Amino acid sequence: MAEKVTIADVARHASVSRQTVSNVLNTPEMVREETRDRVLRAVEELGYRVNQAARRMRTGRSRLLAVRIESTQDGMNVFDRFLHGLTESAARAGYRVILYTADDDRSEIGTFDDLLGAYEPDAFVLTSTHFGDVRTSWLAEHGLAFVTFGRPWGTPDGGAHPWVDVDGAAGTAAATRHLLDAGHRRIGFIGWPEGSGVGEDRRGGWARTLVARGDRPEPLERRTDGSASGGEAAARELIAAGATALVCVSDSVALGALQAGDVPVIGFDDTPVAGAVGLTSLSQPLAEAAARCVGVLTALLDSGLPNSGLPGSGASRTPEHVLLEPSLVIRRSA
Amino acid sequence: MAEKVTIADVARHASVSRQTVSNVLNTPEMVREETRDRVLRAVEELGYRVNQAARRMRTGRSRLLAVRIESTQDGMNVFDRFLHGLTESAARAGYRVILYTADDDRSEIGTFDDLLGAYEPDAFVLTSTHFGDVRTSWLAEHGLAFVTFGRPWGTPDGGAHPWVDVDGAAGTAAATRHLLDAGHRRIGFIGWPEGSGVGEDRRGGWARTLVARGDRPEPLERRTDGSASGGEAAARELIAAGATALVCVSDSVALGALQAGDVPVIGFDDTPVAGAVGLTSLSQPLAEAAARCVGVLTALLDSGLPNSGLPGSGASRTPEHVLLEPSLVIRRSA
DNA sequence: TACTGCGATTTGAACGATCAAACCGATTTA
DNA sequence: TAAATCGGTTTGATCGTTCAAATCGCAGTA
Repeated sequence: MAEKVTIADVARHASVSRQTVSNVLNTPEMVREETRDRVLRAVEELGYRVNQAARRMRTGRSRLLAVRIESTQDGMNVFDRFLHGLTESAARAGYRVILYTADDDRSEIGTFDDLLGAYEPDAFVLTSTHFGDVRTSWLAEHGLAFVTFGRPWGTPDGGAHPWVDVDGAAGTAAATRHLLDAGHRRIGFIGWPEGSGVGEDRRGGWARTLVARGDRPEPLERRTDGSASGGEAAARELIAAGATALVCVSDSVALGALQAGDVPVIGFDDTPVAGAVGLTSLSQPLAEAAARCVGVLTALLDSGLPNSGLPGSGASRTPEHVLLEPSLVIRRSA
Repeated sequence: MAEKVTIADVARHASVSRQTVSNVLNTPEMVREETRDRVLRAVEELGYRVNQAARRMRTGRSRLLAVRIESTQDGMNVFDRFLHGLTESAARAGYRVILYTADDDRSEIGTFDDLLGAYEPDAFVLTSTHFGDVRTSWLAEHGLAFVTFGRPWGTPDGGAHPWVDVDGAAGTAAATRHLLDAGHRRIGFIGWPEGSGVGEDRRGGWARTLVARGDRPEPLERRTDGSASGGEAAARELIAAGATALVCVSDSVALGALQAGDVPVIGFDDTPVAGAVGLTSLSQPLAEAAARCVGVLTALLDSGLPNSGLPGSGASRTPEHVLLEPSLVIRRSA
């Protein structure tokens, strides 16, 4: 049956007042130990669970994190694993993830507003940050808590807001070194069109590793639309230009490059395909990234809320920035 | 700033009472047109949005749909696209999707309980239904609204609960016919281990199409663990056994089969990889499936709630069952 | 003895919405 | 003319929790 256990039931069962039960749950240190135990036992026995709607009404905190679910553009992506990790970490911290969709930045901002009116999520997790991202400034202006998975590309201040990201450059640098160690001297890179922060980051790791050896990287670089067929065409060109091994900006492109000939290829993201076809690839620590996002947010929320408007408390601390290293998963392809 | 517009603000602004505003929003037909317009204008001007927490406290309805996010086992899967569709359809119907994770059925049932206590989702959407699924009976016993994406495999009653699914047999039958039309006479099938409802369903469409022509399918069938390498091995065997074309239970397996030789291959699920490598595959109408799930649930919720305990109303109607057809996406591989 | 201080606990009010019942003015019915 | 009906609207109570203030018992101090 639909047992509906309220705080009053627990209070009665433990012979204390409602408020004492509330205190046990929210500020246990201010309740005498003996009382606390009695209340906790009652909570246990009755199977009490706090009603978030009622709590939220009083406190304005919903214990919800809002995340946009992306529309899996064309490629194989990585978002679902991040989302899974986020859901898990959030649950551990007593939060739940609520989803929304949006076609573009403007409509996403509209959705912020809707969500805030109806469900009052405590914070937002943004992904796919990009040049000229207006979402972060909107959230900041409204004093809302949020973290981005992805650096704030293109903003000179290096990000006035907290973010978590994976160091793409470190990844491609590791991949390039791996190929150098195997004896390759002419290592090509297949990238995305200019203007993508992630793309330039990944390109950078490859380039700087070659430059550090005194090589000029440019001749062995090609940009593609990110498709497998684009990757295959680019790989043919690079092989013709003398490349003996290839680092790719994504698994999608790498998958195409594999068709182009018998040179070692390294992809990025370690998507399921990579495992299936034996593609060496860079694996993002997505579960950890998600956990760090949750960590950043809970820290932010547990200290002075950003939207409390108070100038003091945690508001003035510099926002946290977390950069994680991807790891090279070595398979047959390189 | 954090404008907080309540129903009382709207009421004042429109010179009516709180309840009239509430009526305009919930039962507009009982408000005089002139008043209704005035209230709607006030809602618009003030940017009012109903506070779900307050509404839920009074009504017990949260306008949340709970969905478990799966842990992307090994393979490339299809869940993320379903989830995206679900979020979109739900939003259109005034609902939001809240996520949870679970390691197995038992812990999932525990999570049902937690969620119901804390967030009171109006309904659950279950995926990955399987033989002996205890989750559906738990939900049914507790009088909760839910729909499964996937048939209730193995229950003789054909499902006492509503479900939405994609007709896998119809898909593989279409694939098989496509190969027959191309002139193939010895068409193999690479499947999953016995005991999977989805796997047997997909196998069935291939088998019955051959049987209808008077052929014996068994000699050209192999079961695998679902991996690409398993698919490759099975494909080699089948080709050696005389198969000139292959229908596969998944894209993962099909990807392996492609490596085995130069015979036509058809996969299932039309994952991003299929597009990348030119694999002909069966595409599930996931957005529509998601929309139908939402449709089934809203119908259920808008009629007599199942958990209202009332024997009358919509409870006695037979639950809705929706079976959708996948479509064959023809690419280079077949 | 009376006052102050303090930790632990209780009480009343409030969050924002909806339900149920009351109310009101105009019309119909007896 | 009084009563009943009816559409439209308003009023009071309530959902379950937490905040703020009040209360209580007890020890320390003047």
